[in-house]
Amino acid sequence: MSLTSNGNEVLGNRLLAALPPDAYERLRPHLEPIAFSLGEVVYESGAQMGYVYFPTTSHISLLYTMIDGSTAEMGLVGQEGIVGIALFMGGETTPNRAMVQGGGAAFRMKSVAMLDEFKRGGEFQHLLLRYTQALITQISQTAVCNRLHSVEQRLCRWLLMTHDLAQTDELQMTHEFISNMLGVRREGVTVAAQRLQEKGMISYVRGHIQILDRPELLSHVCECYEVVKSEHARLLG
Amino acid sequence: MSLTSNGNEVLGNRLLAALPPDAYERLRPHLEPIAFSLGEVVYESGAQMGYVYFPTTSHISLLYTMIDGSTAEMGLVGQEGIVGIALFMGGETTPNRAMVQGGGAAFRMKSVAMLDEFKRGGEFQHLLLRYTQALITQISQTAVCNRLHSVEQRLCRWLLMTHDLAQTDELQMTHEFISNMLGVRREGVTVAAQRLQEKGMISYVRGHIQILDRPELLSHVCECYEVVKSEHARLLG
DNA sequence: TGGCGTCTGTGCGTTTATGCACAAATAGGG
DNA sequence: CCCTATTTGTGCATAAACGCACAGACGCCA
Repeated sequence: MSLTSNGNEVLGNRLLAALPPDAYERLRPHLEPIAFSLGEVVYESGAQMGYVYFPTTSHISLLYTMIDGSTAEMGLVGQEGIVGIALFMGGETTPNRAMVQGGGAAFRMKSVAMLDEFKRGGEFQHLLLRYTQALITQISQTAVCNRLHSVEQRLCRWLLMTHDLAQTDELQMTHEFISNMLGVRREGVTVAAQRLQEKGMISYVRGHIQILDRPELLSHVCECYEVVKSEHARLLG
Repeated sequence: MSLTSNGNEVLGNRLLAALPPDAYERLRPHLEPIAFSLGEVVYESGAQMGYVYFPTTSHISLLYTMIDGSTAEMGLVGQEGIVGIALFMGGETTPNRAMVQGGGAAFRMKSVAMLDEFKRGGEFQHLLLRYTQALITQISQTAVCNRLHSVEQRLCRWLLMTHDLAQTDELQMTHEFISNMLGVRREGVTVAAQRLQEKGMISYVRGHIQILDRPELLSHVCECYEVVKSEHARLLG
């Protein structure tokens, strides 16, 4: 089993990969490989969390659902992160839902094991807190972006973020799905996606989106993409 | 000097008030009372932070400024919190600006002193992390609220949040100021404020807003206000 | 008390997104 | 291979917010 070839390797998650040897050895027995499939709900809003998750090839959306059923994404977690920060932050639950947005592999760990290592106060704690700050930046930027930028710009941003996390140029998702992430109507996504397709940046059919011209997407996206990306790089190397 | 009568008392900040006696004694020598005046910039985006701040009667907005100069608020910190979470989260800086939104008192502490106590891993750390999670909820909710709710609803929410932090029914702020917080045009705020005034919830003149009918404001606000409030209560008691 | 700068009110036309209704295209199972 | 559920395309009336322009109102200070 190679270290990087696929998601079944622990070090495919960058938080785990960044651990010093002693911490890694303590945690390794508690890591359990799992497969996430598209659409699966990882945490329900307000539910107790028995495990935390370290995605490798999968990625997970953090969503909020309003009383009237409308939803919007607040953050996106992939191989650079962990799902379940509320546990070590001391809240036990969050009012958010976590849903698989790209199927693939991950590792899970019992909450207790994670907390034991966290409480040692070493590099593991340090890494998790820095990651949490990067996530805060992402959520903050989403708040501002939602307020100030157009659907088309936000779609570009979302496609780029997703493309960064996916290992392929072909993303599997419908306009309907994307509309729930961006918090807009399905038709709004269709119209925006058409424009991107006309300009040759993407092409799509029935739930499959091809990223054709990433540089062009980058030139159409709002500044938010770069802010989040560089802050992640700064904090997590 | 009474414990609660004014902002010059350390225990006016709820994080400090919740500390166990030993931690409190260690921190007390490092606490320095200061006065914040309206509009003052506490942290500039990306700047090094020499101090953290514990507001008592003041409150501070966390803002993001776009390249084109438009701004929006992502969070609001008052006597229940601390300004400068990036320090203990390990990031040292954030891409946000922190600005005084309601003048008043606060305590500041040198970063080093705060970090020393944080690294002990006791109740102080625990409190700060729980507070940070509450702040994450607030930011998340702002992200979703910005996407899904009207200016009028968001204005209600913002007035209620501010009213919770202020010790008075009279808020000192112009429509222009509020527009920078909500990320909308000044005229949009004027129109929305007019409607609230017509319905008798508030009254205002030239930079002074009176909260007249809080229950009515509560009946017009979106669910976001309650979500954030109850999550704060759950996490911070 | 007069003047000036700040704050608020108002009226456009325009843009962006919504809600709804329904048509067209496509994939996959029976 | 057809049928059906899903996905995407399109049109249109409406609503919300924007950008701009300028008028009026208020308060402070000279």
